[in-house]
Amino acid sequence: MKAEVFKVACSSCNLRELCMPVGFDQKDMHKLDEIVTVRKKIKQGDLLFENGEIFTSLYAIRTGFFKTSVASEDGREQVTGFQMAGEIIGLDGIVNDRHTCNALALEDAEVCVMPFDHIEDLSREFPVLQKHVHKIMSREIVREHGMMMLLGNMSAEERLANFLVNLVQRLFARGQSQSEFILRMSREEIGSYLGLKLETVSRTFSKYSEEGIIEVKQKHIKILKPDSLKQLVKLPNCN
Amino acid sequence: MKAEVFKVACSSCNLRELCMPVGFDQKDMHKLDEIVTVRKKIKQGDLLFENGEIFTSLYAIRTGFFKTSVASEDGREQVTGFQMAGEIIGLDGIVNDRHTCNALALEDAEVCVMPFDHIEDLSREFPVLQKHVHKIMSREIVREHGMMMLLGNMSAEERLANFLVNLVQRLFARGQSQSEFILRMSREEIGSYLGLKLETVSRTFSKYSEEGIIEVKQKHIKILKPDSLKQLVKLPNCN
DNA sequence: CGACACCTTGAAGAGGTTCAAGAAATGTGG
DNA sequence: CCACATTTCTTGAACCTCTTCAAGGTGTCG
Repeated sequence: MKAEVFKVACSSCNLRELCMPVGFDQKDMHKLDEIVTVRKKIKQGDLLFENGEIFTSLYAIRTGFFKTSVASEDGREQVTGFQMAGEIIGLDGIVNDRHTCNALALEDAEVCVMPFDHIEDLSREFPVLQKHVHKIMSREIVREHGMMMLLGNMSAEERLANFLVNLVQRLFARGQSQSEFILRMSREEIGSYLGLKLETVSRTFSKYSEEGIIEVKQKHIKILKPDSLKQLVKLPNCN
Repeated sequence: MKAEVFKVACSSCNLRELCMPVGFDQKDMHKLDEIVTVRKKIKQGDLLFENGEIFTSLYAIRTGFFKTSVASEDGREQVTGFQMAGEIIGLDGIVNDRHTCNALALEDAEVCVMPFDHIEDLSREFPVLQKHVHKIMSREIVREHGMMMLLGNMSAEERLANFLVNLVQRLFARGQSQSEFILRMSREEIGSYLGLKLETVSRTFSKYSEEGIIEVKQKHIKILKPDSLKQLVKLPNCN
């Protein structure tokens, strides 16, 4: 639960293109730095924020991997997303000034803390930042539309294919391999995200494996036939 | 597809509290009126906007009832929401300057057209409006989290109960009965929204009816035991 | 009034879940 | 660093919920 704290600059961050707007000129760049007050380290298994907690800030992930989830009254968990470097979390908290989901670090992580009051002040000053904030929120809405399609209409095989293709695309955009990666989450967490039980996730992995589409060694996944996977993905823009 | 056009003022609209921020003083109120350029009438069965269309505006529903939906590559439809008076649609278009879903009028409707450039300009001038826009988007994100929970974890009975309770709550907030209402959508559309087939929706209605929980006469629903329904609803804030 | 869309209901079937057991990996403490 | 406990993963078999297919009924609208 403890979190160490740092001071750093966006203007020199190599993730800037992922989480910040482009189109800032050099002189405004320092202003951008004001968005991030501090950085915060989160240990694997710790919560960045949780349901019910007062909302103050959005968080830009610098390193590490998170899952966000909501819980029903009777304790069922629904994973609402997996987030990695350059992605923004905390948007759920804006509407009621309290977070409505939990954000848990699946590996040791570091985030940039961006007080939302501050974001709002700066967005009024810089239209390009304002636009960026709007786009981030809209992107999340569109992503969730895709998830509704997946959960409402897709078979287990399609769901898992979609999950893998999406994951590998995002990792690839961050400079990692297009064919090999390590799953940061358990079968159960994948299942919760996809509306499946962990056994079904496991069986579907095995099926893909038998068909030579992927190679599965626990959490290590290698994609052997990317086209076969993509053929199963019938979602629109579920990024 | 044709749409008639009107000019009107937000400041005198009785739906203002639903779709616009409170906290504007009298003098700024005319500024608020500038948000809505025109009104537009949509006939039942017509599209307000559709997937791929250039995004220019958000729409505040004045009268009528809409469904929004996305389609997969192979033509499956997923209803992403049903919207009524005072609710805002079009947020999906912000991220890529194109709409990614279809918005279809389930009954004759009238909407206020709010060019988004305009909203952005005015939000920079009026923090209360800026905050409002952020909250609307965040609310939609939170609603969709609830839908993911519903689609990923709930039984058919729980899904339909949730749907009915949610619908009646929103209608009640708009001055309608707490126990009786008319469904504006077909069984198939309800099913698409809830990730069920129309037969399952119909059967579940029949089951509730046999148990004396509701009375079903085609699209006319009367809730007889609201507590029994609410007992089935285990979602957090799925408004 | 007739055509058409929508809804209901039954029966059979499929996909995913549940329950259970064992295997593999991971973590812990001596 | 190894032994043991624990967690995670895999796989099988039975089961269950929802779907599919089919037929008939009901309501609606030109």
